[in-house]
Amino acid sequence: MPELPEVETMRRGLEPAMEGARFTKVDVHRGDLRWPLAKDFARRLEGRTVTGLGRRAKYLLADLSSGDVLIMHLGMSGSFHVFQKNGDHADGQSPGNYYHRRSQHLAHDHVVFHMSSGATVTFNDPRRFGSMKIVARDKLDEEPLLRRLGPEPLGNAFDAAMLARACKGKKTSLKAALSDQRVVAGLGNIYVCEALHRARLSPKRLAASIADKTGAPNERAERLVAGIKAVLEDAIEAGGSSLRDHRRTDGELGMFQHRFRVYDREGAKCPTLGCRGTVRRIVQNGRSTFYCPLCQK
DNA sequence: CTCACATCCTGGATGC
DNA sequence: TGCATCCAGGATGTGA
Repeated sequence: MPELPEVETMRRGLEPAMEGARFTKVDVHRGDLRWPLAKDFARRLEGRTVTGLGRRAKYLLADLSSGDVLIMHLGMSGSFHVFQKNGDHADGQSPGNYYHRRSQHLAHDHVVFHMSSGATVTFNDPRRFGSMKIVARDKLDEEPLLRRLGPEPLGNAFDAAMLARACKGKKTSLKAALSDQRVVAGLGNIYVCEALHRARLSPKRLAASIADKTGAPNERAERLVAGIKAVLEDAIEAGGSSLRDHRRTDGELGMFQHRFRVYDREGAKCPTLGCRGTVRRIVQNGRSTFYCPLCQK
């Protein structure tokens, strides 16, 4: 489930293969992703150079020499893999020969970028919840996919005051509020659970309770912002999380899943120092929530 | 406007 | 062993 740390890990893996390189050929094997790729999708990429590869929330943004931006989203099961022409990986490693042994064209490799760097970049997405879209750079501010996104959680602008203001008067749970990309952009089910545990806040707590009536932050808002930033930084440093067969662009596994404190750990002892609680699983808004009822209040 | 819930999709896990 | 059913969840659309 690619959330911000997994998308950022992807971005860093793609950068050496794509930045400064030209699309020599783009193959669309299946264009019916979350929404259909535009008919001129390949034509608008071929011959263009990637001048920069950025990220906004869970979106990857490739700046093109044409003045367009290629917007990419991994959805639930999307991933990018980088192959070098000679069959080696960009970093010269061969992680368990995992990808070397794979056939050239795997099932669910829906889009393939052939780059002038010699790299082949494949977009693989079994469930096809991911998608891509090309828009003009000077229209990016009006782009519906990006326009309503909240602040970047690792940016300086994201602080307790900002989060409290966004949660002011919200009758919904903290869990639901943090999952809302308009409140803060980039968290998903896993990191919301992990951030709430670090902040020792119950996922069931009313979102409005991190602010006073005027929308000013209280101590809970401070703890929550610290928890969000810390878990995202730790996860990025660990190369993201690998659940099921999700891997990094070089085929290596992220390591953060081994450091989950509550996610998918129902019945385990709460890892909070001195806490004697047990991790519980509940369902909120149709999604699993994992938390410790003892230390998360 | 806010909030809860259904929907899209597939592979893997589980149940009988 | 096979076959049916459930479950995972990001973003969006619908309806209360």
